[in-house]
Amino acid sequence: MSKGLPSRSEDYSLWYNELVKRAGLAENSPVRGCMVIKPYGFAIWEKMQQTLDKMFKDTGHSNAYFPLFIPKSFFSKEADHVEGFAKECAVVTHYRLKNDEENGGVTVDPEAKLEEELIVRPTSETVIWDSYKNWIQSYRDLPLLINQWANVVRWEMRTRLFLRTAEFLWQEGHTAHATKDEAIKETEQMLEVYGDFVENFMAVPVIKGTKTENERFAGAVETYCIEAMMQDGRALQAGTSHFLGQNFAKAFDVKFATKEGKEEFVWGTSWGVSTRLMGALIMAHSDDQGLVLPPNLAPTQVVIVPIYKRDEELANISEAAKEIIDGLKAKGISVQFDDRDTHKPGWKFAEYELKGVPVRIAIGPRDMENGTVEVARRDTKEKQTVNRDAVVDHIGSLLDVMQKSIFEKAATFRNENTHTVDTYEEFKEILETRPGFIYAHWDGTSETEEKIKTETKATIRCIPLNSSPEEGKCIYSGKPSKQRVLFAKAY
RNA sequence: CGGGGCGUAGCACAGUCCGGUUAGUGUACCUGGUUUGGGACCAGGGGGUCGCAGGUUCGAAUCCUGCCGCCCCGACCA
Repeated sequence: MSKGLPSRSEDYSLWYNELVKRAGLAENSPVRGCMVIKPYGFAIWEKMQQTLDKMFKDTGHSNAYFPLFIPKSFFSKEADHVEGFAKECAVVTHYRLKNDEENGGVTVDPEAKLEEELIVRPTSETVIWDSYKNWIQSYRDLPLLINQWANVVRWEMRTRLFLRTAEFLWQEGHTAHATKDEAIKETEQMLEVYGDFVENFMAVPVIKGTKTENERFAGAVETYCIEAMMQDGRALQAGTSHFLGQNFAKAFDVKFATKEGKEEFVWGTSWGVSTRLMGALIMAHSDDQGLVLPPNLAPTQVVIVPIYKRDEELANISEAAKEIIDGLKAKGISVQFDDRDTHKPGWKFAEYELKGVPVRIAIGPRDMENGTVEVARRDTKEKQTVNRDAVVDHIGSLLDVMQKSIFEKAATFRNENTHTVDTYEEFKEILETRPGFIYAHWDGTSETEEKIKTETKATIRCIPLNSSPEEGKCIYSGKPSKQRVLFAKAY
């Protein structure tokens, strides 16, 4: 492990790339655009999965699994949907290889061409709605509340670890309802679940809103989203929840008999978060020393490093550590005792900082004499000496304090980098000098949105849900506007 | 697909312009010893088809031609 990470101020994206690799989260794979998620990175993803999965179950959803491959014909049934995804689909055309007589190795067997080509799912609406047609007949079958954990493929031109890869992991919820109102409530509920998760577990503050027509999910009537700010001031979409109306029900002929005996199309939703959240987690909190993980998502919350010269010193320290470990485990805190003699304490300190372990306890001969330990918190790098018999309680509350403090720091940063402007000149000046979120009036047209994007690279991240109506003039066209929208450069 | 850059040890790079001992440095790795409260030190050691294929030459990491791969900037996107 070589020393020193590139600094955020010098080169933010180099800092991100190096951090992901050096902290052991992920690396590039031999397959262009695809990543290898390494054990430590996957452990964090698993914590996210466990937490979200429980939240989905608590709101009445069940997990299921649908195929990786989607018949091409399914895909074309919903016009907007196919248009949105067509340009980035991987397609399976053959089902067999054969020995290559001329060049050696293997080659695609031209005899083994599929009659109907298969799309590698970029999302599963079509294959799932095809099943729903058979699952739903009556109002008694509704609502149908399904989630799946899966991988999907979108053939991206340019990729970055976690933020944009050709294959990524995610969850996709797909629900069907008897009424429009209920489907909208579901869409909004899942947005709330995502907001709750991202703010309270990832410690990243979010803005909730709806997407403009340009940014809407292909096939949705309305797309809700949560937007987070990274430390370079750019926005990252952390989750989306779509109200699908009856679009997919009509495309796949999913009807149900109402109580009154009438036949009606069902109303749908879909919602998802992906391994992209890993990117958000990293970019929201980490510093030039490495990762900063909020305690609620850290695979290891506490690490204990012994400092010793002689073996009997280590034995004494281990005994003291054992007590602390038992106490922490009893509180449900994950703890690791690193008594490897292959690395020096200083090396370990740097290593655990790189990996973002929230709390480090050091115990040395001096502590053994005084009945104390040294407690260091990762987020602020503060160190303090704590009596050994008080350390378990101390850490119990420290983790809570850190979780809140990491969120507060991110929230303060976001607020300081959020601007409200009334002129296009101001708008451009801010984007050039101090990037961040910008609230501005917009005339509601795609043309204006498109022009601003071309001229400044900033896009409308969302139309905020909780902002109050306010009369104003569009910063670009001068036409009347009833509400400010959120602009930013986005990942 | 356009424009730029780069392929030399696990990783990061020097050497290439101007061809010439045995291809080098840092780091990582292995062995031994001394160390251990912020990435230890000393000594010894292993590891290379210099991206691939041709060509020029007495001689190629170095010059020429072709190909492949990767990265960055654009067009496209979660």
